[in-house]
Amino acid sequence: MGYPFKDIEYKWQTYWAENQTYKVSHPSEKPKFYVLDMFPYPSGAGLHVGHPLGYIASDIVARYKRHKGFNVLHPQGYDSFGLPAEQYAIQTGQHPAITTETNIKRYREQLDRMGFSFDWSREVRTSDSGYYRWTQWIFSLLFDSWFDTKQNKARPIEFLVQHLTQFGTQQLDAVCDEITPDVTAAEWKQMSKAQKEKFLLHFRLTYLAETEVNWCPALGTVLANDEVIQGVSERGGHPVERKKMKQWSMRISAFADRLLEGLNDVEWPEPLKEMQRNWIGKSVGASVRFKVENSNKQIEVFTTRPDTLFGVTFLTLAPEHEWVKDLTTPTQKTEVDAYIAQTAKRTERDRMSDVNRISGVFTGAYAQHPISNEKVPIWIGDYVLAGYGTGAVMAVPCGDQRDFDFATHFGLPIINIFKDVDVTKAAYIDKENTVITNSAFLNGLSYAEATQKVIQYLSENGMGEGATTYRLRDAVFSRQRYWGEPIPVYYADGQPQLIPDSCLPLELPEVSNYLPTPDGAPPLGNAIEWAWDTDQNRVVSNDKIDHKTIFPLEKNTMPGWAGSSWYFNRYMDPSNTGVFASKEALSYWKEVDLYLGGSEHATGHLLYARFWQYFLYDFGLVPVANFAKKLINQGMILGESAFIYRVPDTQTYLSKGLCENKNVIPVHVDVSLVSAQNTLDIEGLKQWQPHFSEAVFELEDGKFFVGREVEKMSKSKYNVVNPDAICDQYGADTLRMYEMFLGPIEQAKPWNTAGISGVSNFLNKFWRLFHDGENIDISDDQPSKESLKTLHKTIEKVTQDIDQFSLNTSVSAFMIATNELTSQKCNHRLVLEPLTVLLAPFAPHICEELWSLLGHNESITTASYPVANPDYLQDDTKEYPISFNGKMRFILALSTSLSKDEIQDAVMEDDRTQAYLEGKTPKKVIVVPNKIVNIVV
RNA sequence: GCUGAAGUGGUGGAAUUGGUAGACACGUUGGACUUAAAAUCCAAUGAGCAGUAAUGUUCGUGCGGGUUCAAGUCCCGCCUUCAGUACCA
Repeated sequence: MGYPFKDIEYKWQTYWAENQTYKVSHPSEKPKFYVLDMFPYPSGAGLHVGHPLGYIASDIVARYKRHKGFNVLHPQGYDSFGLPAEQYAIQTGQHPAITTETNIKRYREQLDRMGFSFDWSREVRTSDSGYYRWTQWIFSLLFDSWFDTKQNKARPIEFLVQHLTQFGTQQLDAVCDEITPDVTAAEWKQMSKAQKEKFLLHFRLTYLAETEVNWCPALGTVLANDEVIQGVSERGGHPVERKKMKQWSMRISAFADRLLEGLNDVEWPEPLKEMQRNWIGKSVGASVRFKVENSNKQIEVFTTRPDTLFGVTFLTLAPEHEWVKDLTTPTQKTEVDAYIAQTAKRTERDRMSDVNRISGVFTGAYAQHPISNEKVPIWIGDYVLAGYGTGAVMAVPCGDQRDFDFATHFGLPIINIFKDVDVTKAAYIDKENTVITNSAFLNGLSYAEATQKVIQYLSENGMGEGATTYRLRDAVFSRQRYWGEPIPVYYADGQPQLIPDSCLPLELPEVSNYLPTPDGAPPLGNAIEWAWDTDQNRVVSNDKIDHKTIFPLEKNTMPGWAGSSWYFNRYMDPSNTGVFASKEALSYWKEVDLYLGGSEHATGHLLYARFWQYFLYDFGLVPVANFAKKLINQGMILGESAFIYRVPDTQTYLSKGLCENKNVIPVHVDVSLVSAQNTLDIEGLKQWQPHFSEAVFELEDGKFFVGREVEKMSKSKYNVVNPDAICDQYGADTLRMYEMFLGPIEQAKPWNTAGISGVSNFLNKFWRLFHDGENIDISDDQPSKESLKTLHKTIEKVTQDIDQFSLNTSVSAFMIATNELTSQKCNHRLVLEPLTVLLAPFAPHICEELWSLLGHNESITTASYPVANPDYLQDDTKEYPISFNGKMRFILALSTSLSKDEIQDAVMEDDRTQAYLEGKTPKKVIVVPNKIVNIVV
């Protein structure tokens, strides 16, 4: 019989809840430690064994740090706005808040069963109005801010207004939209209020603008770039198309450089940093202007290779480029119109799927080369993207493969400007190791020299300048959804106005229907009360709108990432109604010390959260610029699906070994019907799905073997393992330790329930160390030296492992210790008591129970962490100075089981020693038990 | 294509960062206990060869080279898998 984990777990979970064992407060004399998990979206499916992996790891660290004397903040909450609850509402009419509440309840039950030490008094939910009031407040602050490029920080909009009043846009260092007209101070002052508002939108950090967005018709909403994966929506995999729409955006691009630089200041995984770097996509080069012939227009292009300027043979504009219509000559009009119509029809996905197809059309217009003044034809091609750079490129066929392909396809000239390089078959892309030729004053220069000289020439002549662009786009912030934070804005004279801070939260209204309105407005258009009364400062009925004091409210809601971009600050002071978190709380807890979550958030949540934190930091609202010092990406736990193989057109299924060279159809079966030996419970299968009762099963040696394959855990693959079932059968402590034992935390790995017996055995053995049969049996005598050595070795190893986040090997260390102590028949308090504290972070329930059996009245949480005594930690490798043929030599011994004399004898007896002694002088001899491994000469 | 990570027994994975490769666990095989099963405990378990045996010996960390007394670990060149990204000028 194993130890009574069911009773123990119930007993201690109740105790922790009743005593609020894990409630934490500040300020405190103790140093602080903040361990955070990325909070979950409470989905209807509940948790599977993959979800708690990160929570278990962070819980171990949290408990470990408590024993180490830290004041540990370890909270949990829910990212509870989201699509599934809304879709469920559309289907059933049930309010998303109800669905969400039900799901959260179930999540909480599942989490509680695993013995997490969360401080639940600090729970946050993004869909609570008490929470999202502050999300709205941050939105308002962003709206009232602009980005000063001179100070490289966000500042209140008043300062911008001041500057405009005094100087207009002269000497204004601000991040703004590309198409922002210059104004003088006089012009600014003459503007009407609405005109001023419209003008300021070009600068606000959250702004309303007509932009190209990712429109997903199937979901009926726009999506941010990170929500589109390879041309389809992240959720649901629906096609996405480009569309111009008036939408709220966040000017994250203003922070591009700081987001890039800031990566150097945090301990985040290198792959994740690299992903963010790529996503930000900084490229340095030059901006070059080409005069259009017979026009006063100048086409601006961005290039990373200004050194190749003399290789330009044409310009290419994106089909969406704003000047395409104006530039096209009458003779080319039909062709151009047809081409634009054709490209507009193609979705992102189409455009991506045949990247090799070359298409384009000549506009009939020409530009002038900025230096040589030669005629350069202007083309349109869909390989140029409207959203990147200026939407126009200078084509250098000899130096860029796409330009080369385009030129070859349309028979455009190719000028070679690289000395001694063949560009007849392909472009030459290497920047280094080449000399520019055929390029007037650049002849004979290298890439670096030529680049510098061209930029100098261009800026002196007003034809261009050095420039940097980023791939990072501003983030679209509007969603045409119901279940999200309302944007706290109403419209007067068509211009957005903020709801006053004192009136927040702007609560989500009730609607009769969660679908868009018949005329295409977002679901909030169905609300009866959705107008703002500026007199009474409250929401009133729509039919009262008079555009004098009562105005329409914004109908879009915020995206999923809004609430998750600052929640880590809210945990510090979750119930504050006056501020999002008090100064005291923020200055005590500062930032997250350890953040755990999946790498799938690299270009979404983690980038947006860094952006908001920088923004809040600029306003002095948070004390640190980087919200998380260290981050660990836990790997996904995969399911191991089981297959049986059907012979086509029959009801016959073959055991795995019989399928070779046969045409069979694999069929998923429930993994719970499969034994550790991969044999199938056929009776169980017939009960599971009745149609199998008719089936014939061909066995091997009287057994039916299934095939296995590692896939993502999913209901449809019948490979989901529920943590509740594991807790029922083996207990929470076993589950916790097994998840850690499975492998390195960062690595993706398949779940295999079969292996869990090893951990289960270990905990039973550990329990038995304290017991003689049924009864507790602990000796207060002095333990043997051997047992003390086992103890201190284990303390050393486990402590090191937790610090390095190698939790799988620390589980092994516990197993080794338990095996050793069992064979030593050690039941000594002086060994077992510290070992219990050591194990408590991993297996809290059993350790609490043993701790109380050892006679303690307080929770083990209050026990301090044991320290390894170096006296018991002998170094396995030692260097002995040994006299060797009259000279001192160092002997590296990898085992301490031999004495110095024994080693010397062994060295002298070794054949190789004799060989080396002839004329050579050994420096070091490497010895392992009873054996000389090597002699260093 | 580009960027990043990783390839170790039948399986999950260890290896003090250049020092006894395969810890620990699963699985498998044999044994003890039991009327029997379960549970538990003990032993063996990388592959090959020799030996009744203790043991000895050869080969072994994706492939091919190299550095070193010593390489899973370092260097050069490949192959494969996974992840991110993709006409980014």
